[in-house]
Amino acid sequence: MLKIYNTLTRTKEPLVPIETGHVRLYVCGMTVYDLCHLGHARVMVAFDVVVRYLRSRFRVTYVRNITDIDDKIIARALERGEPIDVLTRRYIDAMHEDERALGVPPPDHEPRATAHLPAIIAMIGTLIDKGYAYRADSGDVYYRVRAFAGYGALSGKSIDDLRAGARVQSGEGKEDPLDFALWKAAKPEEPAWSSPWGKGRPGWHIECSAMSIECLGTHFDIHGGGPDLKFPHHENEIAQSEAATGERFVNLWMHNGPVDVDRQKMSKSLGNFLTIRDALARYDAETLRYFLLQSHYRSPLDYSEKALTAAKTSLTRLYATLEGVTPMAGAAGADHEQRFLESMDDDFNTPLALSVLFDLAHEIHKSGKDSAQAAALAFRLHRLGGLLGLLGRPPAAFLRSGGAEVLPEVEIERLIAERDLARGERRFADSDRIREELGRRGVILEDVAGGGTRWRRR
RNA sequence: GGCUGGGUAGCAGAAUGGUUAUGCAGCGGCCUGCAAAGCCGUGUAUGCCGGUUCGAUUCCGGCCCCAGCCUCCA
Repeated sequence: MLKIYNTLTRTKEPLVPIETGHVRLYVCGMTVYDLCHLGHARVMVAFDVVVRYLRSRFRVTYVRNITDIDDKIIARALERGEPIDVLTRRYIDAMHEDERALGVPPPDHEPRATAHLPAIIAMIGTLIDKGYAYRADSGDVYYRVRAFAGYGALSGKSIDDLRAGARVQSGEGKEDPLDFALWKAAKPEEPAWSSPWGKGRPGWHIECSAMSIECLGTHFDIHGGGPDLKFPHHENEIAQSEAATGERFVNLWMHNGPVDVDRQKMSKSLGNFLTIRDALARYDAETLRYFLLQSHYRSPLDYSEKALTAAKTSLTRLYATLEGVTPMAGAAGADHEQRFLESMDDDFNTPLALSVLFDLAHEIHKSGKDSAQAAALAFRLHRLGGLLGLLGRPPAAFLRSGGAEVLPEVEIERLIAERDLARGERRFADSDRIREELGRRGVILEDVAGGGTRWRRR
């Protein structure tokens, strides 16, 4: 039985799909005004693993939205003197490239705010009709927070505490400083859509309520996102959605942990963020994925060169184990598979699941790579790794990739042949000189017991 | 200040009321012409103070420290 930690109840709960056999999942995606950073990579990869695992036993509908209209986008477009749609198009494309590079398949639906204005406007209308929202003289429409009884349940905040907080500012025309915008009246040069309340654009939170409901229905299984979305974004989504529909909105709320740099959250406002591209220029995408999965998805994760290098070494062990084995389905390793699945069933405990992969690797080495036992274990290792989006390449493709200096393969092969000749004639000084030369150029040699030499890049 | 979550060996990182995490690094051995890889063996830990218990790293209370949120942020 798969259990998932629910932010709302702060306990692990069994996943029981509302519709038998079908899990509906919505994740808050990117606001496209800049390149994606490692925090975004964590959301992509964490939920990719969630979805891969869910798909192994349910039908899944996975929705991840794109916010393509908002204050920051407008500001950035103005700053660059560029039309908004050109700017957002460019960053959407960049995001898709990053996603592909990370080996994350696209979600089933990727709704964009600007393509869902009718649904957004309709929902705001409903909220006004039901007394949960009001139009201020400025033309802005606000959500009346105190009208929603459950406000603060997700983030553990009380309206009184929030009100006492010094940092909440009151906006023009708000009844209460905590009220938040559903619709923002357009200023002269801003993009605007017509609405019953005048020209304007949607507030940030309402788009996710409207789009998730449009794509998945008024009540669905899982809603996820980054750690800083819990409040106010998701809190506001609950308030909007449940007030509008009168139904429970979401059963399970999932939030991944932050990516830190130097023990501090990587964020745009702090300016300490590293883009996915920055990281991929230095490390293999699968190494980055391994690094992300080495910690539990809810824990904070500290990015460092050291950690990434260690991740590469670990992944190398797994791939090196698979090299030279022909995987073949068999009985061996059923217990390992069982442990792997139990780990994943416990709120996607990927660090524990990975440890099972290493146990499997150990067994493969022990049983001898050419044994039937090893073939069966390798088959499981490969398949279970696949559930995490790992070990999908031919081992040599991983082991021989990268390296600071790219010595052509033919040259490497030539030197190895030369060395083999020297070894055959027991001219060890010569053969060692070649090995050292290759070593200096980032190539590590491994003589295989029955003859022949394997190589990989450092 | 309020609300969450956390403090585990050299590092990373799981788990657990009494018994091996795992990976990297270290040490000894085997294997190898020598290496590399692998195998065998091995050391190092549960922030502090109380309480519950036959027994607590694990449960409870207090304290200290860290991170996140409370403002746009994944």
